[in-house]
Amino acid sequence: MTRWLTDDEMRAWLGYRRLRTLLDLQITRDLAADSGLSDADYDVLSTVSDAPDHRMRLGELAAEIKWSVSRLSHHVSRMDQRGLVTRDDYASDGRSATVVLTDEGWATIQAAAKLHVASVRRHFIDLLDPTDLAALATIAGKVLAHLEQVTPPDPARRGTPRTQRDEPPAT
Amino acid sequence: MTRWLTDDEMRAWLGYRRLRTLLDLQITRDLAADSGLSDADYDVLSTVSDAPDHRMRLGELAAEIKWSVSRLSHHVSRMDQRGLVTRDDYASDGRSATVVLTDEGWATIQAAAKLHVASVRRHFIDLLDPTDLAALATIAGKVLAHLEQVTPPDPARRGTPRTQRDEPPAT
DNA sequence: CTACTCTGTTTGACATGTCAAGCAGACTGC
DNA sequence: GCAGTCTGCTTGACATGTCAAACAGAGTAG
Repeated sequence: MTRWLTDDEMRAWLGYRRLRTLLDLQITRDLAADSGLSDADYDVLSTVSDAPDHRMRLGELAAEIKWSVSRLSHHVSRMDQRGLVTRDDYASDGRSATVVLTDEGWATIQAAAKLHVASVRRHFIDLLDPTDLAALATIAGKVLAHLEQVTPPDPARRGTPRTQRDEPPAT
Repeated sequence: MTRWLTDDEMRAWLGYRRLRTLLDLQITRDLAADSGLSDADYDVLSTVSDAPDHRMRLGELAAEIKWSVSRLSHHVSRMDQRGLVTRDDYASDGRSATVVLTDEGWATIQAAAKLHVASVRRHFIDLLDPTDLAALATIAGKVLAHLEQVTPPDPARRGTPRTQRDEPPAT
């Protein structure tokens, strides 16, 4: 009774899987070699650097990059040690913590970003023509429209078993 | 002098990133809830189950799924504890180890596969039309053709700093 | 105010991944 | 054969991620 994938579907799925695996490996490698940053570091730095004042509340940041708050807290501690970010209190709520880019963090992400775009172009974007890029955007749009409905269980319960089955209430 | 991404390129790239993040989260979640397996477990089990006799040499398996031999060795030990696979000697070479599916491992992957396809359909394949699937396969093809040249540095030196710059000798 | 509950974060114990070192079986030239 | 080297794998120490428990400030009812 299982609907297995057809050949075309399989090609698309395996292609995606393989792409994901190899592209990530390569980009991670470049990032480490070029800037001494891990993907995790890059995600944090680039996201915070986009925020006003280069500061963002910990919980917000975690939600944005889809990490558990706990993971982020640990990682921020390590990045703090390395001098890339600092923790700061959040004026209007004594519980809340804010992650702030240090000057070094800002300098680091600026330098890293240049090399990172180059890497992304080299291994991905520049290999595709405008049609491909448009198709990719379309695909992502369709899938994300679905996932963004399905995915967001209570953020506090990240990682809970059997999160939620989907299929909108349906007929 | 950096060529930043144009709006269209950015849409495609960010779309891919987001897709990757959310889709992986969702599929990992389903897999854990449905079958009690991690992505890592699934990769190992499904790959070995495709091999003749449900057995594969450790090094081969690692190369196939792009893991370091060390990571695989550790993980196989854990799966062994859980009764999903076993290690066996490889007759013609005393150094070599073979990973073999146990009956339980085989039963597990068979059951898991059904639910996994369903999950993949639900969150990905069934959301796309044939045009999308074809486009995706094309994109993957182009990028993989490039990456498969660039990527494979000496397998022994997995994780070495500054692996290899690419750009085929050019001009 | 004070007890309750709720919420944002931290922490510690444990699972998983990485890196470099260690080991034992193959191969090679002599 | 057998020293030297290579190869395939394992191991241990350390980095990173996960989960549940612990905290401390905020919000609420009496």
